[in-house]
Amino acid sequence: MKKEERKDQLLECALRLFAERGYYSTSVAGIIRRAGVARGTFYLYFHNKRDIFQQLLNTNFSYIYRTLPSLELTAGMNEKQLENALLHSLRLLLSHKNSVDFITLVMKEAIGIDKGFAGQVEHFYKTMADIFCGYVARAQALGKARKADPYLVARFIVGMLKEAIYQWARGEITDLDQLARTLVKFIMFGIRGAS
Amino acid sequence: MKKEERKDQLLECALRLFAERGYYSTSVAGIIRRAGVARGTFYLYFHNKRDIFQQLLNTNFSYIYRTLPSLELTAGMNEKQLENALLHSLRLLLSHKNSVDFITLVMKEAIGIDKGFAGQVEHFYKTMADIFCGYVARAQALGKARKADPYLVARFIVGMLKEAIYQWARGEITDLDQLARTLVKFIMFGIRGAS
Amino acid sequence: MKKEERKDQLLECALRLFAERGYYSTSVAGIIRRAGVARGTFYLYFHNKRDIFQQLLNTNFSYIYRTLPSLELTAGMNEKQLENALLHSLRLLLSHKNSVDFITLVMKEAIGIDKGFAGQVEHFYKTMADIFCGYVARAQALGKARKADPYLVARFIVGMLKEAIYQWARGEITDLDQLARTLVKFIMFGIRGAS
Amino acid sequence: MKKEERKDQLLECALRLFAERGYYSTSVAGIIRRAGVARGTFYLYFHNKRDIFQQLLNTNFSYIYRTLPSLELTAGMNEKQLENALLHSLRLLLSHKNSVDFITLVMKEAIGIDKGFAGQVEHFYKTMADIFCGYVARAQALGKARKADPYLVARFIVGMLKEAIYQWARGEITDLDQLARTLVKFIMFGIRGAS
DNA sequence: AATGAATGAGGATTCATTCAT
DNA sequence: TATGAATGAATCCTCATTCAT
Repeated sequence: MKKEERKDQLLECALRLFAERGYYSTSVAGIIRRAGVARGTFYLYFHNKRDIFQQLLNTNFSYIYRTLPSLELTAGMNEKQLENALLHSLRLLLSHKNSVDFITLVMKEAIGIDKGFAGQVEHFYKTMADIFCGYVARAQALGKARKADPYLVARFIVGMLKEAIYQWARGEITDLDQLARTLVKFIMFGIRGAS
Repeated sequence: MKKEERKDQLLECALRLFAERGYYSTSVAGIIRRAGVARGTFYLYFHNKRDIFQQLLNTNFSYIYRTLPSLELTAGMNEKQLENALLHSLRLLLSHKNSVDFITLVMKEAIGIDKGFAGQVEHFYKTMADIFCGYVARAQALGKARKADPYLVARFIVGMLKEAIYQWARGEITDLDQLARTLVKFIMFGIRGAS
Repeated sequence: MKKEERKDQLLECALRLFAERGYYSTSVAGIIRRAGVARGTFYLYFHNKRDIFQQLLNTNFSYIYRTLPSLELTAGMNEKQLENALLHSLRLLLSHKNSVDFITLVMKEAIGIDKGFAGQVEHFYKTMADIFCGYVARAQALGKARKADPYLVARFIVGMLKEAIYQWARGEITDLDQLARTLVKFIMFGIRGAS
Repeated sequence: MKKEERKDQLLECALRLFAERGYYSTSVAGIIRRAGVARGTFYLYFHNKRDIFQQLLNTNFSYIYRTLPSLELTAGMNEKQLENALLHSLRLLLSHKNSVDFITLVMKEAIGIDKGFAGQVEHFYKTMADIFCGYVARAQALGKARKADPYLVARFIVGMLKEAIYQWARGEITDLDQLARTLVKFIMFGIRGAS
């Protein structure tokens, strides 16, 4: 087996276990058992347990960061356009198991492990909030949104998204289209205010 | 020191540490060091580490459950009333350090530890969601809210609240009044839709 | 068993093993087996394997450093006095098993383990050399010793002592009196030169 | 690369590392990294780590044993002749880096590794001691040396030599001529006694 | 009601060695 | 003749838990 394949295999096994049981309840023993390799093989690819977790964060976050620009929110967008943009991003994000595992992992665990990891997670949420903050602020400037602290509102949106995605990952929500539609409507009205 | 006092002291120390570092990074050694008692004393009051965590969940959740009824949301409430009700509940919740620690703890950790704990946390959020769901449904029945899956909307609200509280616990938000006002407005418009 | 006793017991077992097999071939498992205690007990008293070794160095070196002043070498001493002084110090040093083990350990191992340890050992030898250097220099000043680099000569003396003690520790030499007598004579003549 | 070249290269790299860090702190990984060959290549030339160490001992000791006869000590030698003989041998021994590395290695490590290795090292020192012992005994027979246990004296000489060489290897001594001169004088007077 | 020395299962990590290519 | 991925035994270390005092 080629080096990269084996590494990817280990990363995938680790991601699944981390997402299932959390960081501390996942042992290196568990990871190698699932991957069907020997103890030493693990350390051929990763310095230690922390390292494989870090690499998972890096890989997945950088993937998300790279796909994020597709979520270009223009203040002039109408409801339908916004819905499509959001739906597109959600689909991209939730389309394969690894991403969902990663999100589950980040949501339930990464913060609690370590100040370093927590920082990276917080940074991600902040980036998201900044994107929405910019959108809201622009909309306000155009008179299309009512007055309100745009960053606070952005955080609300992040909170809603987190919850939505988490419910989706737990299988409580199955209809992505309906989710996106309802969410966008809620946000639009929430931002725009009474007309 | 009386039995109850000692136990409360241990619970408090544990809560603080759990909230600061998470379940696994908190050791019994750490708890007793902070409490200034001997190793054996800990096991005089708790069966094991899991037990003290469980008792923290019990105590704090039951406190919250008890105070929740004060958040009676009547469909007929106007914006100001809703805002007051929410502000009152938030104040109750965030007024002392222990509660905030508990929330931090629950948000960052409890889910990742154990299926059993996760269940309790989910149950709490579900209860919250149910309250909001009922409110939204009633408002819809009265024609005061636009059409939308009320449970989904309720989940959005829970997500916003979680995020808001989490930011407050992290010290990112300081003005509780403004928070409550902005949140209620956002929810109201989000629910009600364009008039 | 009291804390100090247990610690001393562990130190003694470790010293014996280190002296017998060297640092790396001695495992914590070996130490606790010999001491008849559990794995965790070891770590109750020492941070790690390096720590117990360090403590052995500290304890024993400081003992030697404390007893060293008894080796007061006056330039005016005659042969018999010098012999007595040396014999006294050697007796003090070689009188109980622990000291001998320690010396064996230091001679065969400490240098090879670690730069840090090596430094401490070198420092000890340097201290010894300095003592002899002072003696030789004083003797030269009094015209009782021939011209020669005193520090080099001191190093020779240290070398002879090391070899003598090492042979004694290996059981090749048994008569301490004869050893001291022969050594002192050799040194005296070596220093003094032909008359 | 030819078989012998590769092997010599590996031996040299290993020698350097063993001398620098000792047997246990030198890993096969380190040796092959320094030699720039693959893992498997190492085992093409040596059965195992112990084997390369053993071969280093063999090669170097046999070299020393071969050159030792040049150190023919005749009882009738005068001071100058003895000095020259010693200087010649020391020069031969310390003239190239490999020898010095080997000596450093033997002095700081070989004893602590393994009974088998220790035996070989002891044997070497014993051989040296025997040479000096013979010289002293012959000198005594000729009435040119005072009475003293010749083997004990020989050990002293070995001790002085070890110390001298070790200091030289550490760079503390730089003038080989002065060293030889001082050493021979010390020995001569030490042996001969007052006349 | 309190202590703290002792325990040992559990998990992480290292590294010499093998073997298919 | 050379490679380097894979192995797993050996070892270190942690920490929740027990129990005699």
